[in-house]
Amino acid sequence: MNGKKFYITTAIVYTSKVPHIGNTYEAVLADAIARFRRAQGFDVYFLTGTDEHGQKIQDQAKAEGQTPQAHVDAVAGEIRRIWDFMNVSYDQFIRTTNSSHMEIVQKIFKKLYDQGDIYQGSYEGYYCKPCESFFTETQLKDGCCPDCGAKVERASEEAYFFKMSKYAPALEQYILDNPDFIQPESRKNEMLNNFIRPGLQDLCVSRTSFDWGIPVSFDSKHVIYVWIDALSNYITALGYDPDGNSGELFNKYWPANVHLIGKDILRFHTIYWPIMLMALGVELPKQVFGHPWMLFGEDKMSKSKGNVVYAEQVVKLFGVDATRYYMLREMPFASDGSFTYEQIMTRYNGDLANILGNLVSRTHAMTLKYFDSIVPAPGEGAPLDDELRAVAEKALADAVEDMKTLHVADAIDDIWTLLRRTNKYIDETTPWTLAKSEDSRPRLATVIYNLIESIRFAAALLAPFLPDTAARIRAQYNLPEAGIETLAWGALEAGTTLGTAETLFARIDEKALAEQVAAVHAAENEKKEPEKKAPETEKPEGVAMIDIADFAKVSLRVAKILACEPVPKAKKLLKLTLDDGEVGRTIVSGIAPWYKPEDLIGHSVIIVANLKPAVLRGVESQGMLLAADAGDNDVRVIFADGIPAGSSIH
RNA sequence: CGCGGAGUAGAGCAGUUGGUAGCUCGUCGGGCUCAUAACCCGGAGGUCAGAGGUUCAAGUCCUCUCUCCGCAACCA
Repeated sequence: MNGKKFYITTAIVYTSKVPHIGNTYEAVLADAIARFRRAQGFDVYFLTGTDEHGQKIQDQAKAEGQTPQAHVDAVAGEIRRIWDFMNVSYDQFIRTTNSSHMEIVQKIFKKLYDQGDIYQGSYEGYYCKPCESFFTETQLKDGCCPDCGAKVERASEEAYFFKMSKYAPALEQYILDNPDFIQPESRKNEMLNNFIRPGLQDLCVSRTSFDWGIPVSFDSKHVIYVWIDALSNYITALGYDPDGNSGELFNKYWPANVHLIGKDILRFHTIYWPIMLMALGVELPKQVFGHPWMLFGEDKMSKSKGNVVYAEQVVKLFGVDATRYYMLREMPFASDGSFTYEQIMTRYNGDLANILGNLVSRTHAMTLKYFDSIVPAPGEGAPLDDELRAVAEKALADAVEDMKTLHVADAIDDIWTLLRRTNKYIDETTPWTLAKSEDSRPRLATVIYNLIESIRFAAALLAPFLPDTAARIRAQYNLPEAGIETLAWGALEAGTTLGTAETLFARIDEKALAEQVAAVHAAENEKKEPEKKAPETEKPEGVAMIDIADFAKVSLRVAKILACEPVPKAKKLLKLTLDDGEVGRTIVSGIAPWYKPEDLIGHSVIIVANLKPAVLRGVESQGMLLAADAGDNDVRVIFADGIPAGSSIH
């Protein structure tokens, strides 16, 4: 123990659905970092958990015919089971429905209110249930939620707001003074330029539209909205107390060394969360790392695309450690990675079976054959031995260095450099030749000793990433558990007897795998189908009936496109000059991704002639043209060629 | 000109302060037999997106252009 503490957290998982492999990745990544720090002698505290409040959960529980509590108990249990299953070594699994968490959050809210950082106001706009977000009229997409496409409702509610702008200058200063605070670096400018510098909006921190949440202690109509509730978990878990009686854990571990989160919620963690802490007078976390996403092939995983992969499906085929290995080794540091079965197959056979597994196996076999499974004492060293030792020590140093900056994939690569070099060492020293003559016995002993020593090094370095595999290697070689900080070449004890040989990773046949993949997916999908359906069907897709009088209010008319040009500084907009049979008009339409100006000029279209004009990107649009949403990002303009301009439509 | 990132062998990526372009996979050829048809060596394959500039020297610095991505804006 070197007396240094290390507090790491993951984002808490929303308990609306079972996490897919991309979500699981975050937990495994945090686990690898936590284990590595522990092996280095840090006093580590690793927090993960679930975010269990909100309207979406309330609605979903209702749809399932159970209480919200029963719903979140089930999902949280499932998430925790997966984490355990993946060998995630968290110290605490916090749930935002824990009474201790809820009490502290109420106190935090009250304190912020009492000191004037939170005030009462009202919120007006369009509300999207699934996203639990308000949108202004201009944010809507075809009258629907711009994020998820669901129908929105006009709503207004009394709400509490957090005065964000007050702390913006201090936050900007903190970000500039602490260059490592936001990682990867590219995100830092994004936050500063897009949000902080243009001016922060006050944040709405309460809701009255649902009640599955933590009540505001002094105003029971209100429930504390996600930000204060969820983000606070990082300190409530440690027993923070706004009244100044924080617990031992808090005093010991806060501030967090790393908040590991998905890149999508970086904004909340690098702006709202630090500001909350400043308001509370609490020290800010040292680093927020927004890790990239794991995509399926080229696509983002999503249920609607039907390409969701669950960690357990992969584990069924490759095992826990191979799945961990793949996630940790294949994901780049700053850009999105992709999951494909071909890739994991290549990694499995190439890295795990051939390079690692085979090395462990052949060395074990030689020790058995030449020394009756007893670790021989080394003799005099040769240049080749020194070289191997140097590579081992460099792998250790490099891995430590890479892990400092959370370059996990690179750290793993460092270990494989050692493994490759060790395989090469066997070819260079040819133990089977040495074994032929009694004269070269001492040399053979040295070679075997060095091989086992190299494997011992690798096993120690591997342990944070592949804990189970490392343990199996130690068992086969009868090695004690070793830390990383204390790892020293030559500390391997001679004279001990090896354990039983065991295949670490059996090679997988490509064809057989393809069949298994299909089988696992079929089974999973069948199992998941019924429960998956329930929450999705709750959204009514229909539009209310209107009578003929309503329709008569809409003036539809044919117009001919005379000219068309892109709107400057707008990606999606085209400016159309139309002959509508009268004075002519200009319409701006968001069809640039699908149509070029020359595709449209000369054609006739149907327009809504009496729509209130609006200014889009500085250009006034006097109406809209009709286009069909042909699904899956395909928009088609409805042409009315041949019909005279100005004809009205009923 | 809204902010930022990226364009390097068939694929996926490294290339720190400018000094012979590298790694893994794949491919072709060879070696070895301790081992999981594994392991080791070698070859082929790159005008480092394009154009200009600074320099004795540019993947690396400067300017411009093109393409892709993230965020923001935007879809009457």
